[in-house]
Amino acid sequence: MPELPEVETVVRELRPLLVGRRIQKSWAGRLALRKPWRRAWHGRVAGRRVAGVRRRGKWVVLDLDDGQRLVFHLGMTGQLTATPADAPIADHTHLIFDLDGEGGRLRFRDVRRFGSATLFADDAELEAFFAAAGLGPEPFDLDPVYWRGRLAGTARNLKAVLLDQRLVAGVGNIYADEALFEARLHPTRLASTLDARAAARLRRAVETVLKRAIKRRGASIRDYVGGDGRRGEMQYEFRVYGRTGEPCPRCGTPIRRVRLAGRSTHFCPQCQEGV
DNA sequence: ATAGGCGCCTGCTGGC
DNA sequence: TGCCAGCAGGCGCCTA
Repeated sequence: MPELPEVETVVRELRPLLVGRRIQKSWAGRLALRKPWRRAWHGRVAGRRVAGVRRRGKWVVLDLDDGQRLVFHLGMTGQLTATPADAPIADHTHLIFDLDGEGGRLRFRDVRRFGSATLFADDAELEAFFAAAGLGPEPFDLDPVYWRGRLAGTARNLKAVLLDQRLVAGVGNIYADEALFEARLHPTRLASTLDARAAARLRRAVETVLKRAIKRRGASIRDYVGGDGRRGEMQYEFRVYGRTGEPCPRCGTPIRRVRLAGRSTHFCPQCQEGV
């Protein structure tokens, strides 16, 4: 589900609702998330104020006023919303944080439980966690030399490279396909065969599709909702993702779907350059 | 070290 | 109507 545009939308919408609010009380459901939430963390967040809400790759980071970092990953079906305290608790809600004033409740809901909520003691601990994962740079203003070097230095195809969070953080299955279409590059093409121009084209295409999706507040295919619970609109603007058999918006050739890097991959066989 | 495959979960859809 | 296979936006672990 949530890739960078969706997570960015959650962050932008949660920020005005959460910043300055104090967490009064929190509780967890009985089913474990992929990385389990520890009971002791309830006591550590109680009474803390939210100082900031930001994104790193596909991670949502809440900066607490004592330096702790409350970090969420939405996995495939995660929803992180701030809604009124009296709103009903939906099924599959795994964590609830009561906020002071008119803050309502921050709720983490995740049907498939591939997501996680983790508390870090401070920023250094969080950064160490990202570093251990090898989390790559944000896709905006990617350094061209870095980008070309990483493409040249791998034996993998472009689809696999875009999905690798260590090369660039935040791109997932949908926006990998959309970016490759935008750049007119074939998903099976080996990254190392791109010349400087093509590498730059791909770099800019990634930015373009992500920014377009952020403007549309992300894509709600099934589960995704923004920080205020509203669905996104980007699903109506996909050029290739989920459009198998439909005409390519550029040349009319039917869009094809194949399995690549273990993921379903959509592309135009005519106007995306192979080899 | 790197690349590919599998499994984790639940729910929905389409074919029979 | 019921059943079952296949599929889904992510990632981490295992193996070769």
